[in-house]
Amino acid sequence: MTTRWLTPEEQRAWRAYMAASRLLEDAIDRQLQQEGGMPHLFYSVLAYLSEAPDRRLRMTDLAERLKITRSRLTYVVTRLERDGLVRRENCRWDKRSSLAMLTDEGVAVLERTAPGHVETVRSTLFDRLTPEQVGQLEEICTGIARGLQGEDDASGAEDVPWRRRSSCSSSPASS
Amino acid sequence: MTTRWLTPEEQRAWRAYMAASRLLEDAIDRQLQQEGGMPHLFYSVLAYLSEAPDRRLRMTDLAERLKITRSRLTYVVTRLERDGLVRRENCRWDKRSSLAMLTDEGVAVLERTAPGHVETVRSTLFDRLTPEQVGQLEEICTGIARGLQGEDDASGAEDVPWRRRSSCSSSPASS
DNA sequence: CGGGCTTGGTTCAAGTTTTAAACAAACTTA
DNA sequence: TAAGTTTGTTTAAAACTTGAACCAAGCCCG
Repeated sequence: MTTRWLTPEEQRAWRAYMAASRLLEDAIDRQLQQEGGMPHLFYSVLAYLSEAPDRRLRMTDLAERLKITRSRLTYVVTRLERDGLVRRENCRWDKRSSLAMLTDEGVAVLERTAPGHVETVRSTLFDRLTPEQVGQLEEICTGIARGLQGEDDASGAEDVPWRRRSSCSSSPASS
Repeated sequence: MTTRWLTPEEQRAWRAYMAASRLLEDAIDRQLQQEGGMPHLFYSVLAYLSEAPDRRLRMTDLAERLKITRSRLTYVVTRLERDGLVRRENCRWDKRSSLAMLTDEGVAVLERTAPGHVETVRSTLFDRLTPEQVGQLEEICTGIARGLQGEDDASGAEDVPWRRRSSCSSSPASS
């Protein structure tokens, strides 16, 4: 089959996207590194944990939310643990699992860092978007994400008789 | 001043964006790595060079387009040069500058790799977007990029008496 | 029950990137 | 020409990422 090249509009959108995403990630990383001493990914871990019931999450669940491999997460959590922002705990129900838990110090760091981070996200992103655009962005991105998520198990999803094992956390976290 | 936290809509959009951008970049990197033996950034260098007049570009100009530091670019180009896909040349007009030039082999690799790459961009991104959404995405991203670009020199731009030195390339490349 | 498969998580080693600071050479400009 | 800029590279140290290999625990089923 002959290649379906990008149309000029798509080409422009793609270029714009690449530029924006790189610049955005750079800006956010720089800010977080300066004021929080950590890269964006680390911050995200703290943020997700802070929202979880009991401030703890299974490694696998956390990795899934962050869209990173478990191996990568192990590295990150080890580093955060070294700094005392996170602690590992064993799961009582499933002895294979380990839970990452946000420590008090982690909470403190997060609370100290969050305002600056949010301000950056605001000034670089949302301050330049109309409310409609915010909606558009969400819709576009959820579509993309859904497409890329399912891909893995979408093909044979029907064969699988179960939905999802219950996590160790007391209640299911959204998103 | 008290922090302007994200609204629920913004929160959702931001989360969706982070997920989508990570998944997208992963998918593209994986494809390019498998079928082209190089990461996305390397491919981008080849792509930009291929569009440039005479298939060559000043390092600084290239770095600017890619939104990366010159240092980073030096690394990338060195690697590409080692593989014979790119060659460095001296600029006749400005002896400080060096030009990165796409070799014939680079062209060949690009032509061999491009279809698969484009197909991936299509299937992961554009196939899931309506034409309106493509336009929306472009608009959103150019806005973000412009905001983050200008930031550097925007503050004191009026003080600067010059606009931009002419590049060594014979004609100005778009974007 | 007891293999055999799956899942959760870590370890390990090897590479790859990235960063930042320091330089030298080439321009510019006053 | 001297001071200041811009270009591009070098360098060394960190930081990160990957993938394969592993182990332990849980699950499934005859």
